[in-house]
Amino acid sequence: MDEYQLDYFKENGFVRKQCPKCGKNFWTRDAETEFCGDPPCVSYSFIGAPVFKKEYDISSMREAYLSFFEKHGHTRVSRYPVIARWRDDIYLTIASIADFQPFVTSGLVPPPANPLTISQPCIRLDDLDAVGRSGRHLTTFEMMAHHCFNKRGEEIYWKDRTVELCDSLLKSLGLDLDAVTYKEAPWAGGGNAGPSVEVMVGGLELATLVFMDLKQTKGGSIDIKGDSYEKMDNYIVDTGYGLERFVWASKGSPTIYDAVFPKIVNELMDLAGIEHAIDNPEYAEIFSQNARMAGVMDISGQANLLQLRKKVADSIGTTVEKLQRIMVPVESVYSITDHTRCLAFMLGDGIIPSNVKAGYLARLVLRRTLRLMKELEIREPLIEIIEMQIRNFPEYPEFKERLDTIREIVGLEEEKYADTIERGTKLVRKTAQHFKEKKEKMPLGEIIQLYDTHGIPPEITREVAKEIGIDIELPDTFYSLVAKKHSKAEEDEDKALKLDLPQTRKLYYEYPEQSDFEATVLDVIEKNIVLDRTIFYPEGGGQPADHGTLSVNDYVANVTDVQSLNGVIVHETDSDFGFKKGDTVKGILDWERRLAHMRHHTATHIVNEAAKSVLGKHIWQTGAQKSTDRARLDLTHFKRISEDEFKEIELRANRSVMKNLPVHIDWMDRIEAEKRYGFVLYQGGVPPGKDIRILRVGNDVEACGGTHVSNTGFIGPIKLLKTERIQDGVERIEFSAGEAAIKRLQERDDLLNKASEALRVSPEQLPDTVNRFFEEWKDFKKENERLKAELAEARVKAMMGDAVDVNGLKVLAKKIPHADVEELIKVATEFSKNDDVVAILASDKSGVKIVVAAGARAQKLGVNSGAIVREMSKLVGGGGGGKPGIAQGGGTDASKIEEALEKGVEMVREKVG
RNA sequence: GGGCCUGUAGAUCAGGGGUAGAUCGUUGCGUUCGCAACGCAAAGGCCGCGGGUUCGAAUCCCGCCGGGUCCA
Repeated sequence: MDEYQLDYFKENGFVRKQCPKCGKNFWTRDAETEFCGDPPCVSYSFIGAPVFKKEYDISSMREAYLSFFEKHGHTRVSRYPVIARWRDDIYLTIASIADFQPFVTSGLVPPPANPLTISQPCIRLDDLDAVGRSGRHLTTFEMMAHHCFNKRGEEIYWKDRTVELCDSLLKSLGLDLDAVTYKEAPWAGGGNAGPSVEVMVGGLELATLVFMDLKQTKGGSIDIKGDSYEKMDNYIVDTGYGLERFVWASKGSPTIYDAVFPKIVNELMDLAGIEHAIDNPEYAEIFSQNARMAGVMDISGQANLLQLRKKVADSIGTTVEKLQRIMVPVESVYSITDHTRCLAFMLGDGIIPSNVKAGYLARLVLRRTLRLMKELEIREPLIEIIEMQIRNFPEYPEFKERLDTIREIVGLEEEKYADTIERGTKLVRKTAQHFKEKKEKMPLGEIIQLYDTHGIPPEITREVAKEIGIDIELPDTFYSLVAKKHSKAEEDEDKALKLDLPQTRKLYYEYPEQSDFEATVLDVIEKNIVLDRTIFYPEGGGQPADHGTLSVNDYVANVTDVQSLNGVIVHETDSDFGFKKGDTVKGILDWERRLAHMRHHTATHIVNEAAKSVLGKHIWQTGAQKSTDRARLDLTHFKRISEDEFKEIELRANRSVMKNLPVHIDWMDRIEAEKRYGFVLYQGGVPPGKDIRILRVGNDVEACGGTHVSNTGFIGPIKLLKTERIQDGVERIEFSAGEAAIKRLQERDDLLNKASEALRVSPEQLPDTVNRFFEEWKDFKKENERLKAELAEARVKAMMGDAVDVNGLKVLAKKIPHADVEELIKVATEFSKNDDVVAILASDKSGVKIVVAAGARAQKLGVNSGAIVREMSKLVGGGGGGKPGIAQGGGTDASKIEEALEKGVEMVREKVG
């Protein structure tokens, strides 16, 4: 391909070669180089043989990189959070380019600087299993990068300059440039594609230089792996230099972990009581060998791991078992080191552990870390290690600010995990015992169930079951089996109708206080009307659409819904009148509805701000919905909001109202706004477009497209109604504002008044009185129970004489008026304590109730209470059943009671007589 | 966002249309110089809430509330 025939290569004595192993092309200065430089074609040669002229640590390498590019015309940009707040398609920041997607890369929004350089912390959890084991995998890494956003006709630099910069950077670090190969590796991903070169040194991929200039397009002329692409107008230099790998290459340590965080690895080794393995040359060689071999293979999954172990064991002349004994604890230490760094970033950037979304990922890492710590018998609290990491990052002072919150979160998470494990262990014991008694194997379904519904990892199930004495085999594919159980949600089809109409002028922004307007009809699609301008707010940002009327002369149609389709606003009406293109219509808003929405919307911002000030900086809005009579606001928080906090939020929100703060609205350049206010702007979601609407009320600043009152005083009272935990880690606050709030308060008063009237006490006395009533009610119930038992005894004595003799059995058939089932049962049971008595009782309470009880001897003779009751009940139009000793039944026809009793006696006679 | 599990005595749980149970804990009595242990006995339940089905619901169905958990 011509894509790679760079002038720079030609002018600097590079030769293009084809790797005899993988067949890929690569460029090198050294004509002797045979292979492409990429594992598995070659293996690591830098371990024990550092490639730069001196050793760097994380911060000195980062600084060397950024200042190099600064010197070469790039502007240094601060890092973005690891939680991708500005995007709704990914949770975590996975690459430096992710910072600039989608609006900068699409060309809609200019970059914060151009060209720019950045060192962006990224988190990828895809290879979690390999972390610690492969010697090179990390969940968290910094992607150093320089980006250049070009437009046709406005090119800043492209491929040649990019490779040149890479070369000179490497040279400035003291690399012998003969040692580097640029491997051709076309790149595609996320709807974009382009040529790319991988920068290989010593068998390690230090960087990737991507030249993104294609976008996936239907019917595009360029075909890559079956998808068609087209050239973009804007084309982007997207580089990624692995900071940790550079550090590793500069030190040549056995593993990346030893290179990047030697201090923490050492401290953890101490805590775990493990010998400082890497100081021991013999051990260092094992880990070097392991990293070299892992470098050339995929080690995901048990089978692959075992294969690696075997290779390493063979190469140093030992057994797999011995090797495992040495390596596993050290690998765990590496993992913990990596994971706690990951947690420092996640929690430091404000992720709240939860069972959904990014919070779930945080919990996953956290629990994995706790498990590893337990295995190593590290008793130090997790937070201590995370704090160690935070102290180790003086370049991220923002983490220290949040330390108190982080401490509380980690503490709570540790407790939760301990609870889960404890509950889990009990459950597993029980389940295992069950199968042991049945002398069966524990079925796989059961183990999946334990994991799926109770969160008990299969490893723990196996361990606990072993104690009970049951062996369990776990398939390698366990986790994919679980995944299979959960079907995927179908994606809705995109059926947005395309309108070839100009953007509607948004009068609701220009005249927020106005409730009527005139406009021209641009199009009519059935009952949907498009105007050139409108004052009707379309549904969006959690605010419902405006209602009102549209009229032409005398004809009036109701507007029932308003939607915005890419800026074209469509009014859905109930009209059967033919609105025509060109008509001038008069629109009138249902102002009460709109006003209620405005109040609730501005109130939402105020409550959000109040919640943040009461609960802490980690509070982040995850959703909100307004209506005319209430609004709700979902916030990330790691525990339930207490009653006191609830009241305090309410109080502070109302104080903001009483201050009558002005509501400022400005349209701002997106990048400018992000720079000034940060990503807190995107509480309510990420709006599209170059310019965004910024709303400021008090200390709250958000990008918001909603309609608002001009001063907080217009909101009126804000009444918090309740909090709810909609998900672990997400609290929902419901409230009403303005007139709706007053209505709520009145409704509550009504409830209180009704309740106190019913009890004839004042509302103040209500709690005490209700309490007393409830206690008394319980006492009476018990009393009643006791009296019934006494009464039953008395009745038995009184009625014994009425029994008829049936072949030696005493059969008593009697109607006891008004008795309820319980009474009947008590009496019947009392009778049947006599072995030879059969009691057949009935009452006429709410229809017919029947109870039959038979003494022990009667039962032996074949009297079956259940059968008798069944037959009797049929007669009275119902059903019944029970055990031979006692049975209940009933029906609806009270006039047949005598008949039923006779039937009962007859049945006994049939059996015995 | 999509599932699944779960709510019974102070605690841990069993039962799963037909008189609400076990163990521990509590209280009393016995035994003891006293304690522990043991023996006997008792107290302690809106079976989460509201509807429905049924002669009858802790149990089945629906809704709500609370707790847990998995997947994306």
